[in-house]
Amino acid sequence: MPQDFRCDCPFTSALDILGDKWMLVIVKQMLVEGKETFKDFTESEEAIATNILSTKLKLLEEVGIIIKTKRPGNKKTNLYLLTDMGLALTPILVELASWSDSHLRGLNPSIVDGEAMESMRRDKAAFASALEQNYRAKLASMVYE
Amino acid sequence: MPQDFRCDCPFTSALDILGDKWMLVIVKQMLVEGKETFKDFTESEEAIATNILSTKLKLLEEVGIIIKTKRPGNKKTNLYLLTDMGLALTPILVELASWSDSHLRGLNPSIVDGEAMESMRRDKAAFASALEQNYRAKLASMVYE
DNA sequence: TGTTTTTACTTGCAATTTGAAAGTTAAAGT
DNA sequence: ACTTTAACTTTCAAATTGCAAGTAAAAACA
Repeated sequence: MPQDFRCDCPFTSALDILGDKWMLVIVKQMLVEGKETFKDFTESEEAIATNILSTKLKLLEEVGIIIKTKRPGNKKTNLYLLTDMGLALTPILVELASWSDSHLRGLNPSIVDGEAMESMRRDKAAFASALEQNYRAKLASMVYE
Repeated sequence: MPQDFRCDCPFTSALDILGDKWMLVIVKQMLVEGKETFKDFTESEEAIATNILSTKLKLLEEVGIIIKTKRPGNKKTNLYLLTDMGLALTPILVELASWSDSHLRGLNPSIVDGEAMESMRRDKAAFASALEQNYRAKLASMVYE
């Protein structure tokens, strides 16, 4: 069901999957904000509509960027977790944030600028690596809860 | 006219501008394929419709990613060129292509894999830098033609 | 110089996507 | 049992995308 690809270009093919307003925002919410459940996503600052959220979560799962699972002993709440394929999007997200930091403040003066942004500016690769490690640590800890 | 921003998040703000099927594809065509004119873009492999192309070029210009100019002595053909803000998108494009290379071949087996891809795999930063330098060299040479 | 071609669009309209709001179902909590 | 919560689905309006055709001005050609 992942839609067709426009051509054989690696840039364009990535955008065939990720090129919309929501796919990478959902990944960011998982990676950076620790969101896991349908409810978590609906409560985000970006205010995604539930029908869109449902559609995009399905697509992310079909592509292999996330997996849908449940906490043991809970039959109600779905957990959405990043796969390796999803975690591999971290450098893209960091480059997007870095570009915003350098070039979008004129258009959107409200863009945040705290400790995290400073650390990103200091060392992008380390920042991306820390985000990924942090998420992997959380995944590892979940197994034993 | 650049549309509103959803919130103060730097990731999301970048996607408010770049998060669609065409904005980064057009930038890629300029940076990687050397496309400059309206005609060039319409002849691309991705086959963008002329009304969409027109709209997106306008938006890219309003945001400051490209500038619209003309060759001296030619009143007909518009030239679209990347600004510094636009060239700063290079690392994002390279990360997108790199992700496709590693994770999208299963879904799109037709993704190309030539000398350029190998050089990208060898050193992403150098690859991005070379793309950017190459484009800047072209810009510099244009002034004297 | 007049005609044709090229370039860069715009317009009209259908199809798809997005989005707000309300409704549904099953599990959990009380 | 009754209420609440989580995760959707449905409906329908609005916005966006995309194809096809048309237009206007510059440039090339005869």
